[in-house]
Amino acid sequence: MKEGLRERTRRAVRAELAKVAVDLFTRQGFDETTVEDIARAAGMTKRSFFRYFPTKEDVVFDGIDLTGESVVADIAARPAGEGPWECLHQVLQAWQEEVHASEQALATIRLIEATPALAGRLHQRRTEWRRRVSDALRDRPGTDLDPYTADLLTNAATAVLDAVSSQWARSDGNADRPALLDQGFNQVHVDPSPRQV
Amino acid sequence: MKEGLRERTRRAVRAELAKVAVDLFTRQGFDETTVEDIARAAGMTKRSFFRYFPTKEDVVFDGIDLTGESVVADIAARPAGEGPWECLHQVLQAWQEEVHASEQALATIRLIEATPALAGRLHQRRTEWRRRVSDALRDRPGTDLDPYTADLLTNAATAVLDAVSSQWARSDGNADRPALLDQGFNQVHVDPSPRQV
DNA sequence: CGCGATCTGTCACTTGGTGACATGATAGTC
DNA sequence: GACTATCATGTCACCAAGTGACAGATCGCG
Repeated sequence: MKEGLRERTRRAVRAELAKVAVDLFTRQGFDETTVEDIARAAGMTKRSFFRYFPTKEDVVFDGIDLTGESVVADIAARPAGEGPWECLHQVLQAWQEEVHASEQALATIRLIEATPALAGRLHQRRTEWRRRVSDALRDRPGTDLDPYTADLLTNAATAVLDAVSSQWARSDGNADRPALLDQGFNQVHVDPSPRQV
Repeated sequence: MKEGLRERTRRAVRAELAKVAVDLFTRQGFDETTVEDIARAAGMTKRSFFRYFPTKEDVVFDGIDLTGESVVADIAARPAGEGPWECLHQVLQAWQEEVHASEQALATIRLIEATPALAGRLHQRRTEWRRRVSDALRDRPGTDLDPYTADLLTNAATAVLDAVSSQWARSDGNADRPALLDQGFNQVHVDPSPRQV
């Protein structure tokens, strides 16, 4: 066995906990649900819950790849000649499609966007995520970006992402997210080399 | 009397509380400082502290205009022919200069950027702020922006702001923030009208 | 001066989160 | 199949952030 049985069960418990938690949150709200509620619904103690997740917020982010493991890898795998902005466009389009394919992930996204506390946590996670994406951009062969420009690119990309989410929320979830993302990436441009001021 | 004495003293107490709090936070850290520490240092009870600020985080944002009162007003006051992106550029440049003029405000900014919990709160505040800025952009005479494009503009502007902060932190506070902001606004472009995809 | 609104302290309580300890289950070894 | 070290869990005690309720002090204002 490549991975021990212990790790597998641990992962299963985490997933179960996440599922139960998102379910309770969407039904009765984030603040109205106590950690003990979640724990008992999953058949354990409050103390045990915190052995799987450091905070009440973190349980929500279990299913979604926000640490950017896959995103960073995808960036490195893009063709060398491609400009950094187009690279981000393609990678994030793929990421968004992947996330929205799962009904579970979709519900999670909805929950996060509707709960200020979770939106804050998402931002915190994205801060680390952005640093890694920024580094990944700079590590691409053939490109020579200074740190500031790399940050501009990465931050602008999340700016588009946020605008898409807002518009999507405005349309009560009926908007075409991929199309919005394309439009956003076409309306925003980032010079890959610094300009004179 | 335009404003009652009561409101004035209340404001003074708030300011005093904010000052004491930022001082303690910078000296011994945010998490290591309890609300009771702040309250006692200001000569009151923990309970009374919460009658002035809803949370421990909020006390930090007292001095800084993040609700965008002045920013929104400044946007409305810009010349009518000016493009929305240039408008944001000028207004935020002015805002940044104003904030960084005060030593107290500068210390606060530094504290926020160094404390994840406060950075999260800043983001939450900015979410409301962005909506108001977005609306202000659309209300400008002579411009006809759809909500999505207005969001793109606003989010892109905060993207620049964040990149400036990161670069500034990287340089240990020695970087020239106004110059960085100009450079950022020159490197990033936002089409004020949707493009075909 | 006196009335009513506001501010304050005190007490009790809920909830998120942590440390310490004991106990029970289990994986791998002989 | 028994043994042991490891890991998960429950229990208990604790701290800190908030919140509601009540009582008394204070103070603006007519």
